Amino acid sequence: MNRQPDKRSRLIDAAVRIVHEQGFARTTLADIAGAAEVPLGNVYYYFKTKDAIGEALVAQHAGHYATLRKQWTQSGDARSRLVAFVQMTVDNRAALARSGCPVGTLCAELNKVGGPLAEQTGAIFTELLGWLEEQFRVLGRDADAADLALHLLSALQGVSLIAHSLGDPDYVNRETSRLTAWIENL
Amino acid sequence: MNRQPDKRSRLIDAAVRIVHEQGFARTTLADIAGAAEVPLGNVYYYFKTKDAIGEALVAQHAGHYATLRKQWTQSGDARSRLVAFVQMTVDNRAALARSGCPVGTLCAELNKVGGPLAEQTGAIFTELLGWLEEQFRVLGRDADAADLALHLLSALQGVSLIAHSLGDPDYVNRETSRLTAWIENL
DNA sequence: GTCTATAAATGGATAGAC
DNA sequence: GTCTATCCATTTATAGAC
Repeated sequence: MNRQPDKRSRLIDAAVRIVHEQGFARTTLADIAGAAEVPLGNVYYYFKTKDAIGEALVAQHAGHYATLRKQWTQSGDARSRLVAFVQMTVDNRAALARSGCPVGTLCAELNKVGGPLAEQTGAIFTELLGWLEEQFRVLGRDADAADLALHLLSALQGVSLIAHSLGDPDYVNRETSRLTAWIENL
Repeated sequence: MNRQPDKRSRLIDAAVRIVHEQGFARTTLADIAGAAEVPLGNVYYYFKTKDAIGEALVAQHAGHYATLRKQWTQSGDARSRLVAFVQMTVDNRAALARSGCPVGTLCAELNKVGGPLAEQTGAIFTELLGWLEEQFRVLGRDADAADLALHLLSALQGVSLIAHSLGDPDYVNRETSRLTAWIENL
């Protein structure tokens, strides 16, 4: 891990980017190797199989969201944290309309076949739901915190899917306006 | 169309079913041929390419939802039509948790590569949004009918994705309860 | 119209030189 | 650790007999 941080990281970053754009199955090892500027045969020194790249890619996403949650948790009150979470979707609307949510589309694809990789990706949602529930609980909604968390994540994932399907980031603007107002009035 | 309704229909039905379970890219022509009990080589008599099967499959879905909308439109008031729409999701929760929404997952997959097939699938959402908007307009929500339609479809697509990702139909129950109550109180 | 056999291409994975 | 060459399985698509 310390010996070759450069090439391995480059491969993972390339995988995250290209898999987001093309999906996991359509992305070839040659695509990833090419984007990372690593010869194809050398990829197998860092990752035994394509699935191993998938695991590293999912771990990268999981770590990214864990970092974001930590940052949000350290600043502001629960309400502003939830607003910040919604705002992230607004900020990403162009990429969402182009390629969908990186986690959502990956979950949808991987769960069609199953396996450990699919479960690891789904776990990102579980962690996120837990964090959201915590925030709603802080707001005094102990009774229905889990349901409110599910509602918020559903709406954001759903509008990401629709914006992606129709190639229009404006759907994200419209639905997130509603959600932000909803949070402010809770 | 009248000469061979049987084999052609069998192939489309098999494609709808298996593509829902496995996704389009992972589904081979051999899978479809096998499920429809048609020899592989014979598939090409009915469909020139794999994409042609994709188009037939998408047209099947589009027709299915058009039929449902027609039935709903003919019975009850706007409010009960919207409730019926949500109820369809509840009724399908087991399949949704197993393989996701047939249209939503197909949209997500096909829009990663683009092309006419992706747009045809997205059009199903456009038609659905239009119908939902109409119902909200009948309920007197002229000003924000389109936003309400987007909110409802987003929430349903989102919870389908989450239930699929986590393999648990109960998420569908929880979110649809909220949505039904929301419609009743509009 | 039906079906077998196979062509052509793709892509994951490995061997082995350096 | 690095990289070229290549194996091998899979899958789309076609040729051509019946």
